[in-house]
Amino acid sequence: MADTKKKASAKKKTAHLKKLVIVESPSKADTIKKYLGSGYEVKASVGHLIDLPRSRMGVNLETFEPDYIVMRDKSKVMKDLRDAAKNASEIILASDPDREGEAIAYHIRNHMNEKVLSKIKNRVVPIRRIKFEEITQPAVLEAINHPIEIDTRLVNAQQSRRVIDRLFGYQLSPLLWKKVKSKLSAGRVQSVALRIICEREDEIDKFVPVEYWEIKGHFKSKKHALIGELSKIGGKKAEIPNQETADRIEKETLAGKSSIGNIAVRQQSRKALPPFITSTLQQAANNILGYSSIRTMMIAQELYEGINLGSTRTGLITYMRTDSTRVSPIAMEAVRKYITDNFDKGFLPDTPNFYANKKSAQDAHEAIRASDVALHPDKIKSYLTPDQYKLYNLIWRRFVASQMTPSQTETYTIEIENGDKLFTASDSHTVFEGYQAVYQFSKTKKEKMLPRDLKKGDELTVTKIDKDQKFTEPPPRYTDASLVKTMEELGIGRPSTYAPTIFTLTKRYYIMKSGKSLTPTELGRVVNKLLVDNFPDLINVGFTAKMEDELDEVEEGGKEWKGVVRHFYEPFTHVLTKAYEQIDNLKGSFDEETEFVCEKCGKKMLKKLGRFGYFLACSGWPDCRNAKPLPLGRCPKCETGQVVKKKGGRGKYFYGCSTYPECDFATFLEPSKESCPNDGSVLFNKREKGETKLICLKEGCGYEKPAE
DNA sequence: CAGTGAGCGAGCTTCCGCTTGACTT
Repeated sequence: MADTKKKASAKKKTAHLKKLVIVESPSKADTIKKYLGSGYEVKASVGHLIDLPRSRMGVNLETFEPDYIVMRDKSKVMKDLRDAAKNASEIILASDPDREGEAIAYHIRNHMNEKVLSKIKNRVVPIRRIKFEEITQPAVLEAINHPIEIDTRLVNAQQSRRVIDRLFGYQLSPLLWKKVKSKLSAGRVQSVALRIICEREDEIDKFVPVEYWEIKGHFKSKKHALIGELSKIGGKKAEIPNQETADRIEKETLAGKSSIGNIAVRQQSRKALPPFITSTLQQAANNILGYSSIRTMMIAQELYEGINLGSTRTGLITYMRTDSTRVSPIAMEAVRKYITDNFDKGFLPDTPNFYANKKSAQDAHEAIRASDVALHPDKIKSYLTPDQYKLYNLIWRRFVASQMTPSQTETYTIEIENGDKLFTASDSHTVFEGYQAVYQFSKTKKEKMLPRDLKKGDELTVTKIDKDQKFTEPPPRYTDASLVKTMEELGIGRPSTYAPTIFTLTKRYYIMKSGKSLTPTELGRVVNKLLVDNFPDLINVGFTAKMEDELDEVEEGGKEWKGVVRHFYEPFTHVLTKAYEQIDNLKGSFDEETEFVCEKCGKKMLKKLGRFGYFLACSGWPDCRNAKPLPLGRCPKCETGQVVKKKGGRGKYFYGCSTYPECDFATFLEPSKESCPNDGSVLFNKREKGETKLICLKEGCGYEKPAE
């Protein structure tokens, strides 16, 4: 009796207190606040709050015990959360339902227990953990009603991952400082990405073009003319290595008898593509819109956080960092209704399309899709910037298309026989658009239809043979799109790190972007060689896979997490010690010779990497200390000067003439590698309405061309 | 929209993964 009274009075006391819900993202906090009503306070942790310190190792090298601190730029957020916790009746940890989210919950719980709850004496403040996969009111309420425990096994897997990355990153990087150059970096993800790019460059360097010829025959029947491509000789794929062979084939074909061979009609069905995840969004935006990974993610963030549509701010897409193609049942119903209302019957499949995730997917968030399928891109175009419109258009269309039926194309192929040679002519056309009615970005060129009334055995005459000399091409360099695709397939990196990793490689001057292509610099190749030669087991596409396997054992079998760290760390330390002893000092070995000559001593100038980027220095150093900025191309204003990069006020860079003050040319536009065909001055990149152009800045020239 | 103007060769630098904001000129 007395007990219940006590409980009742305690309840009364805390009745005015709110329950504190903590999520990761501020936008998510806003949304959930609406679902939960006035009894709840919803706040965001804005990602991790507690981590290893940046300025030192922060890991005991014998025990692997981590030394966690509140991250420097998060102390304010943490204080805010502590203040809210002091006045909360309950704390509900609602970070994302994945490995990192579990660690965030764990760290907040420990911090709150220690700093806040242990000091509240008159009442008990429970800390609960909830998880939900989709941000809808029923899902959130369901989760609130069924709190669970923090999963220590997930937390421990995260700790393994974190400590392994710290040990490797913070021990490999100093090796590079000592042997190559200060401020360089190495790590489990970035160094493998660099290796991938460097190996492609090696392939390109080694590539020897091989000559081959393509042959086309022009044929005529009584009523028709058609062109066939030589595809087979003597039943085998036609391979024409040189002109002599091509000439001989031409002669034989012209002399021989031609007739229609087999005619085939082939139906091809193409299934819709899955809705976007982070990696595929970055790929499509890079390939179709030409956006870099970083640009894509910035625009997606704007769409996610919300756009002012007249009166209210509306989030237009779901969360943009995800590895899952999952679509919430409510959204599924909405998109199927949209297709029903706007398309003929055949465009909606009987049952929803489901797409498999990768095994490694953490599945914490839905696919990237339009939040409200009724918001057609063209309906809200006027509220969006051109970039926002284009990206939203892509996401909306991909989402709708992902729930539509396959497209059907028909290919009509006519074979033409001439002796032992077989020529092939074909056309293809869409029989049923299916999902391509909504999602079709590759430009389909109109193909000429072949005649349909030819029959096998019909005689033809050859009127002409086209011979084209060709050469095999080296494999293409990686782009943001293909690198992200490769990384995702290999399980290297996460949705939140694809774009930053590419940026890190660029920031370290390991790679450069020319157009869309990622090219390693000399520095990048030197660093890569050092790492790959000495740490082949670590700088390896299989390393992350092996690590993930062991993390799975921590998550599922409760394997001891520090043991996993030890397993990877012990062999590493041996190799590292050896590396310090054996590797020669490579400083300066990545300097590139140039054609520029030192005006002071006549020696060649070297392109060197300094604190402010590349500069030219005399190869006679230290006898000749001549140094100057790297010339980037002919000045568009004067005859003698070169454009050089300069640092202006507030850390902003600009480009000016090397002869300043004689010539006062200056601009903020980035110079390109190309020069103007009219006057030889360097062309500059200019962004206009989302398109990048190369323009000549010479007065009165006006030359411009689209940038590739 | 306009706007600028060392000398790098010394004494900290760095990882991966979550998430956005930004003290003053």
